[in-house]
Amino acid sequence: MDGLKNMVKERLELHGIKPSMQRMAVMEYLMTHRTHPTAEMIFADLYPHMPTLSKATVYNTLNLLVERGVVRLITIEEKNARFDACMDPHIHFRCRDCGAILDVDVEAHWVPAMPEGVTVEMSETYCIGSCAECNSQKVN
Amino acid sequence: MDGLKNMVKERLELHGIKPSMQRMAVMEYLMTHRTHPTAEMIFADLYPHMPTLSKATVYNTLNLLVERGVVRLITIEEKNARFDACMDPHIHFRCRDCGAILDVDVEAHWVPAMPEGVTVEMSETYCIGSCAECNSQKVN
DNA sequence: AAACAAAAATAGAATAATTCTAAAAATGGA
DNA sequence: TCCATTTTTAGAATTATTCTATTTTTGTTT
Repeated sequence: MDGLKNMVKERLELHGIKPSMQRMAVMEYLMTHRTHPTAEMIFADLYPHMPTLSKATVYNTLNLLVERGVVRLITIEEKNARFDACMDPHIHFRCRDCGAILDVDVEAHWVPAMPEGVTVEMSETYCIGSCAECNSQKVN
Repeated sequence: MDGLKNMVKERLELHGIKPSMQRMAVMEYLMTHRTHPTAEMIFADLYPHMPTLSKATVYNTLNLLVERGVVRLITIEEKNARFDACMDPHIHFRCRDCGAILDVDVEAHWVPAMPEGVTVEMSETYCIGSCAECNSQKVN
């Protein structure tokens, strides 16, 4: 019936995470919202539908998901951690003017040559500048 | 006489920053400590030699330096902002085991093709994994 | 040198994201 | 049903950073 919920469940189980209601809700949120939300945003949006949800659970779940490699932790902003369920190769761009965080697709992520003995588990590239919309408002 | 202090002063003035004692101290610290320190570390190390130094001044100075493009803000760690006075192209590697943050030299930094209209001011690449030393302790 | 304005530094309070703690609830056998 | 384990929960605690209001420093004009 509900294919999405099944995908969510499978994705959790595939990584050895027991699919509780709360974990499914957080995971489903991330899979359906490609907005790189903060923990706070996720909590604020889920809370009305799950009045017993605790902020600690959202943090616990996100930490677990990141640990198990189910979602990406994005540290492009100094203040807030942001999360991304899309694991396809892409990088993140932050607009200094409007604050938006955009995905930029790349064929494969760049991993520079590392010194002998170093092993790389993951790598992230962050670009910062001005988005097309903000740029267009600057010209006259 | 003291070539270092002159270099520090010049580098600040070049970016339109008035070289006060405190700013010089922070800038010199960053130029002589390639450890990607946190604001806290800088304060802790400078304080014994400058007992009137305030933590707010360290934060103010670091923010100013980053704004003016004199130093790099590194967000490779979730908790603490880290700072780097080296502006030559290089990327950062964090060891998940020992926490060290290492520089990795690259010829030029990768900036992926951006969507039409987007302008990029800066980009950072972070790699996370295990450093050579930690890896060597794992094998048996 | 005195007076003044502007810039910078300071101490400590305030803020806010995240983690911790201890208790309650849910889950899954035996 | 009983029990052990896992998960969730609320709120307190922690902590990096920013804010506020005051003081100090700096530079300029007389």
